[in-house]
Amino acid sequence: MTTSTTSFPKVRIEEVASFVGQTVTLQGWLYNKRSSGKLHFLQLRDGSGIIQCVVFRGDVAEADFETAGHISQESSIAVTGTVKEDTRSALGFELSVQSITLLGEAKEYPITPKEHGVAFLMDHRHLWLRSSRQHAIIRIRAEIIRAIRDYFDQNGFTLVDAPIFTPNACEGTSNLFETDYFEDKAYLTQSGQLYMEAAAAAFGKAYCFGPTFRAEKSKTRRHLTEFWMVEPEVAFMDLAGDMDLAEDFVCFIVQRVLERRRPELAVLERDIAKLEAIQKPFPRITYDEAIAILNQNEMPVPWGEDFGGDEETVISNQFDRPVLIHRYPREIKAFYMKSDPENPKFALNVDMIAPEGYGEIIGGGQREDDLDTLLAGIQAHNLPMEAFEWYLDVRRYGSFPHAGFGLGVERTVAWLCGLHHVRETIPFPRLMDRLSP
RNA sequence: UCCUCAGUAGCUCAAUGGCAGAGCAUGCGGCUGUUAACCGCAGGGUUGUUGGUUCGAGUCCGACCUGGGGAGCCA
Repeated sequence: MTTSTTSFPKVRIEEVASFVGQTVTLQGWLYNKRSSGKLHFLQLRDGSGIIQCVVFRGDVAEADFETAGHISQESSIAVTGTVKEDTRSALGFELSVQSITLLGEAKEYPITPKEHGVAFLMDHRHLWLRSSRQHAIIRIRAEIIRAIRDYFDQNGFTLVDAPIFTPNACEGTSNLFETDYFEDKAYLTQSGQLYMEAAAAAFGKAYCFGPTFRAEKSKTRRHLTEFWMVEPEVAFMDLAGDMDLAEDFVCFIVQRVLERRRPELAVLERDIAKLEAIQKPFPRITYDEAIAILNQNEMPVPWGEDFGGDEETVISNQFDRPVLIHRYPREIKAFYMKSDPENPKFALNVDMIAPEGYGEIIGGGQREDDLDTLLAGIQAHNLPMEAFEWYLDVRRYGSFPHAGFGLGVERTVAWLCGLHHVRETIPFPRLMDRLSP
């Protein structure tokens, strides 16, 4: 038999439905393998899906049959065969193999089909991403990010990237990562918000989307040291408008994931009904009402204190959709938050708490637009005035009411995927005590 | 930073203070429809480090290291 030079269409597994009856070549990695004497069942993975390739001894060259029987897990292979519909396969299709080529052998792949511990999997995060569960999570994350961009791009916002290096510890609230900057100090950004306020004056509606950094020694399921945040800011919008925007935005994201990522949600065994319940309007309660709920549930919090994870969970469990908590005590919020003119001891801020105990996914509010009030606030917080001169210029030259918020991508992904911990929501998580791979 | 739990084969875990074990993975063999396939055989160990108690320590005690869970801080 002479060597054939015939080549067949190279197809991705997600496309095989339109190649039924045709001979195609698939390229990918061996996910799993089962053998039964004169049959080898190869589960082939190519990033777009998994398909079962059936190698029958009578259909292939003896050397190819031997090869198929000895391919190790995660070796890369090219398989040529005929696409067939078959209800016995999870995908609904199979490949009847005619020839097979081993491209790159995998020796003793560490992640076996059995269970593993979190520490081991995190050490092998670069390989763990190949597994179906992690694959599903990252695809949903990608869809959420695309939805975020689509939402703002389609609603008149301009993308205005904020810097990663910042000259000072802006809000003075959280610990920042310090880095050497040509014999000077720079800090990794904790928020692009102040820059977005300047951008709102230039573009009316602006948003930034990028990584942010917090050097907090937080060891919880809701915290990363490096995470992604999207921050819209809108000129001439008040707190009520801000809440409308946040609500509409979150509904858009949830709908998009339900529309386009059903198979991935199924892999994760996510309760779809809980996501389908995410419809406008979201409940809106004040800080004082939230305190009352906590008192009713025997979890009293002294007035004037912020809520912890447990408190957020109790509040969110009262509702089947995200809850907006607005008007927190002025003292526990950042200096740039505008005070409520009706009652100055409250700030015009809002947090959105996700259902099912996933915690705060949005924080935002209306910004202080009065120059003198802002000057007093900076002094009261003992912040370096010279660092904020540019920020104060936004008030000096045509000040305007404006509001915005920041949405944490990883917490949103964890919520929509139904995950226990945010470390699985980002390809390569950075935690207090994990910097690799 | 604090509390708590754990560390034994590549991985997941067993082992009354008394011979170091199993499943998966790996290698070899068997099976024509397997679904974390199954069956048989084989190789694979400085029990995290260190000091102590004891005739004897994987097991008990101290310190340290690493990791999990939680708290605080934070989003």
